[in-house]
Amino acid sequence: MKIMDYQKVKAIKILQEQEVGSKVKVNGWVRTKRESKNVVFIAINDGSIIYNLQIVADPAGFDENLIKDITTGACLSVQGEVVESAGGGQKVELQAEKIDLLGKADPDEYPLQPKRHSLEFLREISHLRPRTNTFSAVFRVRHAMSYAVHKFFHERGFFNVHTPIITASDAEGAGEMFRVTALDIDNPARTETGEVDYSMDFFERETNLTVSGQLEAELFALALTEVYTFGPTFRAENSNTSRHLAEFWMIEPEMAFYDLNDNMDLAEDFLKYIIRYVLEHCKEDIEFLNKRAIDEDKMKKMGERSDMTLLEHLNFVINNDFERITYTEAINILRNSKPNKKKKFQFIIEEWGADLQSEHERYLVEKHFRKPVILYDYPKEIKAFYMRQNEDGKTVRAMDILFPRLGEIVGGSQREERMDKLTQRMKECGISEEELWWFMDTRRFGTAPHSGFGLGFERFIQFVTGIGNIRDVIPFPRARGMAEF
RNA sequence: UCCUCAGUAGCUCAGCUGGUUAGAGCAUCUGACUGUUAAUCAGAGGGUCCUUGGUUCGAGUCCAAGCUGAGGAGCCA
Repeated sequence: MKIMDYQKVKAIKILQEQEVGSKVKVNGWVRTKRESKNVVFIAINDGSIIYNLQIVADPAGFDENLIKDITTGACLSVQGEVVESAGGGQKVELQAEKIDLLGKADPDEYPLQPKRHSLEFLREISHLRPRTNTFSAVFRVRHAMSYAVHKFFHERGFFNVHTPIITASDAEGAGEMFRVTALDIDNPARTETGEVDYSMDFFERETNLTVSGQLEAELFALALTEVYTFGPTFRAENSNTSRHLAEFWMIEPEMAFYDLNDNMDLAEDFLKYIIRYVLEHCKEDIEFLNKRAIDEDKMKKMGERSDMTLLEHLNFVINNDFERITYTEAINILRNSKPNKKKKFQFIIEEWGADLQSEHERYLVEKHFRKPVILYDYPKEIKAFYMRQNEDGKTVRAMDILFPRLGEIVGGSQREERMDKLTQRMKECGISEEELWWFMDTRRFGTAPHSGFGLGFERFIQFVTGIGNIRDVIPFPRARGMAEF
């Protein structure tokens, strides 16, 4: 069978293995075409690698109209022989013997041009942006990170738990929720007093999209010892920033027999492991993104430029121990800091107990320590009810990991496993014990010290790729007024 | 949600204290040339100056409201 001579391969195989003489068939999308009397060069990309594969065609051997229709964005299937390149830009190229035009792209209408586009513009055409260098690189890195997350936990004996996406509890109070209902929204069932009657709804109670899988993960940690969740999370907050989404992916490990120090060790190892994995397996993409970030930086004003490149940042994180300090120590540093004394902070730190603002976190990370910082032992008043109380009666075993540019990337704690302390704290916070009876049962039966943390996957991707806006590291961003694609 | 800034060609942007026919680079098209690399050179086409209202003899430019986008804040991951 003659057709078998041409093995269907992806561009990455040709460019990496460079087997000159092999007969192959490659499918991909045209990035640019350069034409002359004697030779046509077509750069095609199939997303398998950041580099384009150069197709060389003798115009005499092909229909003139076919060559004409090969424009930026068109899809081609090309059969030919891998040959050494006579040009300087690449080692090998594909000498075309047969070209099939699978899909045209009218150059007057196709919005992507062989030039640099702004991320804001590309966001308006999210359905086409994966065909750009930047986005294909980001999403290959996203995949690698996703894979590395599972690999990291699997290698350590953790089990992945698929916690529910529809939940009935809003106990954690982690922000506004999206209601899930099958009621007729124009004419819902009502009680005698006129309120919406959720007992007539699909689940016979009020339900929402999950804001965290933590409570459910705790149940599994107290059975399988070390578990993690990695799934979508939904918050209906009206927050409009470059680091918030209404739908994002969160990684939440939960471990029995871990105290706060074990928890911090795990989080630090985890972050470093993922970054190392990306540096090792996405070399070309990171190099591309690094160059991109440098170019981007040059456009900025002098004072706003970064003093470290993306690659330097990544290496800096994996080569340094994170600074671990208590909330109390942080307050002392901030109180005596120059911006605080000179009243440069918008919020001046005066006394213990104040919640830290973004400007304070950035000062600690970017100016004072100049590396990732883990803050722990926060005042109980500014943290959630489930965090383990310290002996001082004032603080809880909470920890936040702060990264440059992003601020908080990880939030975690040792959980309160003592029934009496937990119920006392729930009363203070106005959390219903009855509703969380199943959660309380884990403290009632065979309770154990345990810890966990949550990590926003997209924020981590932002850090690793150097992309400034979180909407550009998720395929189809969901945010206030944004659900087009 | 609050504060600040922006919206002019397909894209990125210039357009001064209001003044006659609105500009550039890139992209597109046509031609030339070339083993080219986001090729190069020459030419052409391409505009509801975000919308509505107002001020004025005259508005891309000034004022008001709205819409859209970005940056920052809050909330957080």
